[in-house]
Amino acid sequence: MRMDEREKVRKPAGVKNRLSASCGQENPCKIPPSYRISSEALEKVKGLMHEDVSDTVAILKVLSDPMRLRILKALRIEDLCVCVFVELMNCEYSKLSYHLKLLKEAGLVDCTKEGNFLIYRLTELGGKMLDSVEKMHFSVPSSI
Amino acid sequence: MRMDEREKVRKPAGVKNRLSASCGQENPCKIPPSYRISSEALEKVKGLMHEDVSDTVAILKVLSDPMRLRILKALRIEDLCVCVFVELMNCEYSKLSYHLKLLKEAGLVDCTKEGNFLIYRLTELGGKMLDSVEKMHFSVPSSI
DNA sequence: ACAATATTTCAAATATATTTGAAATACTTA
DNA sequence: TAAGTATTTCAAATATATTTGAAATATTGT
Repeated sequence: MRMDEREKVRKPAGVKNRLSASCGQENPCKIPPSYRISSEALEKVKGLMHEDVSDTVAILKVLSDPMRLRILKALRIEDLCVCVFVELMNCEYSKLSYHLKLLKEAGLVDCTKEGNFLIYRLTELGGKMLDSVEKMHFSVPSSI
Repeated sequence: MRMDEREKVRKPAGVKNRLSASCGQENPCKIPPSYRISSEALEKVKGLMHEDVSDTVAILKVLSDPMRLRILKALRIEDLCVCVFVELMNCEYSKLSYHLKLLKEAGLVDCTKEGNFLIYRLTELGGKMLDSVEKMHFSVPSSI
């Protein structure tokens, strides 16, 4: 299956910028004909490229911050008001507000007002995401 | 267990900036005494705050990019040379190089030279991380 | 050796994310 | 009603990440 059809469709020498049927693009194909790849694989990969990953990326982005990750972990222990984070993270309200907003917009936490306090809690999604993250076994090779 | 000891340690009125034993910080505690939280919960949360999450964050950061995610997905189908990405993602070499470098530094991919081609492959870690990401069920509430 | 090619590297330009501090909001207590 | 408090919001400052294009590198075929 490693042998492909790409060579077959090569245009006669001297025709620069030829179309490549295997790429299926209008523009000149940038994959050199000497690179062997099955058209099956190429098609599969091409399919992937149009897949929408924006939701995935959006949530991963929100998760990839130390402060936000700690907030989520803390909320798994107990619903907490902002003031607790302000104290324990040594952090201004405005900074926390910013991070809490991102978590909330991503649907990972929500909050209710109790008197002057705003109590944040983990949503179901938030809990699941945190679990997933912790199930990943992270071992970065060197220091990156 | 919701009743806490925080009230007990309140200093006499008029003493501003008192230490709060429940916070255990040297500085004045920012958690208002009217906010009720068990000292057990507070201790647990405080413990979390010192936990190191940098490896987790480092890998999540690398994963949270559409291009890098697509590269990983593609490499699960087959080892691929850079030229394939250049073609299918409509992207300059230098840009791809940048993203591939991040993936490599994170240990998610590696590569070997074959002639003039650089063939990238998913590492074991890369495969696991991709699996984990895909097992998360992402549903961002609104558009974030 | 030479020219062509596939790729990386680097620095500058751009874009995005985060922090900061001041002002606004909304609730509570006096 | 006024004053205090917990929190958010906003805009400016800063920091970080990404893109871009030109030049460097390494390999190949001639």
